[in-house]
Amino acid sequence: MLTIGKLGQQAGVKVPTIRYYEQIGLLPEAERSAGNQRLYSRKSLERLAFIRHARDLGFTLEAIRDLLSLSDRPDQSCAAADAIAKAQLAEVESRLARLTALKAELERMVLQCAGGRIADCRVIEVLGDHSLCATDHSHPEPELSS
Amino acid sequence: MLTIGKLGQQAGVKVPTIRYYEQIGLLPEAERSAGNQRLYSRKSLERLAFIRHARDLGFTLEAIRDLLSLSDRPDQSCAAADAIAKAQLAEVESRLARLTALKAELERMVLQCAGGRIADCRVIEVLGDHSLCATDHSHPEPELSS
DNA sequence: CTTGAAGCTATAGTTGCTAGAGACATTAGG
DNA sequence: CCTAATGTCTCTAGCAACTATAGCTTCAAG
Ligand SMILES: [Zn+2]
Ligand SMILES: [Zn+2]
Ligand SMILES: [Zn+2]
Ligand SMILES: [Zn+2]
Repeated sequence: MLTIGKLGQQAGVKVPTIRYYEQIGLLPEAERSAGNQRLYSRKSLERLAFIRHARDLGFTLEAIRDLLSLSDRPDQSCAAADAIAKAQLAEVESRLARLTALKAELERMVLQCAGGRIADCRVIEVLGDHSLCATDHSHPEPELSS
Repeated sequence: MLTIGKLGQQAGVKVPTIRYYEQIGLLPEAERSAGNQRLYSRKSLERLAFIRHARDLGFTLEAIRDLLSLSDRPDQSCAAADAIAKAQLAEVESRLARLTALKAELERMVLQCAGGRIADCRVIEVLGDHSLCATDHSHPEPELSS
């Protein structure tokens, strides 16, 4: 059995984060020692490592909650899990597209500035006027699904 | 003079967001009409458009606060403004690198899954074991706003 | 047996908004 | 001029996913 500190070390997750995951029901309530300290099994470590890895891949806690409950039913079809992963891939691709446009625009700004006074600064000028931009990088509207 | 609603329309910023910007001191306190409603000048619109554009380019409100106060001193050197933009570019580049790795990993996961039971699902398997990953995507992501 | 690290709970703060309640102001139509 | 609809006001709370603080208790080493 592991203390919360050891568990955190082994999974690469900070101690308060583990308690937070328990609080929101992503991890089950831990066993307690005689002195009321949390104790974790090897299985808890696996579950936490799963969460950590999914977080590293950008999944939301809600998606992870679903993935965990799916992984608890090994005989069911994995279609739902695959759908979650595909949605995450789509999300990453759309962010990537947006960031690529941002990068181009920021590079242009930085390169065009000759480095004089604020009054002549291309950075300030472009920030004040999107029509000086080459790309469209406006915030995507929240999509209203029927 | 514009009401807050007109200002919001023209700048592409929602009304509560404008009030929020005022509250945190990013916009100065607005003039008020006889009936206590906020009134804005053409200058306010420029300032708000600046903020909006900088947000669209991913700058934090803190960075925007600095950029705004720089733009109020047109005779000073623009080095500080350029530095902020360069830092933002670096930030975007690092996110881009990370997201590119995530995309590759998610694509691998999704492609490798043959689509059977959860017990054999490659998505679930890889999420449980980072050593099955081809790339290193360790550090968490500072979620870019919507 | 003492001391310092590690653990406990509970609360509040972070970023950048967004949503709601309940009251007042303004405007267009009849 | 009255009314209904919209717009605006303040205030509060909520979202994600933690992180930090305060003030305790418990544990392990020396
Ligand atoms: Zn410059
Ligand atoms: Zn632009
Ligand atoms: Zn699968
Ligand atoms: Zn991995």
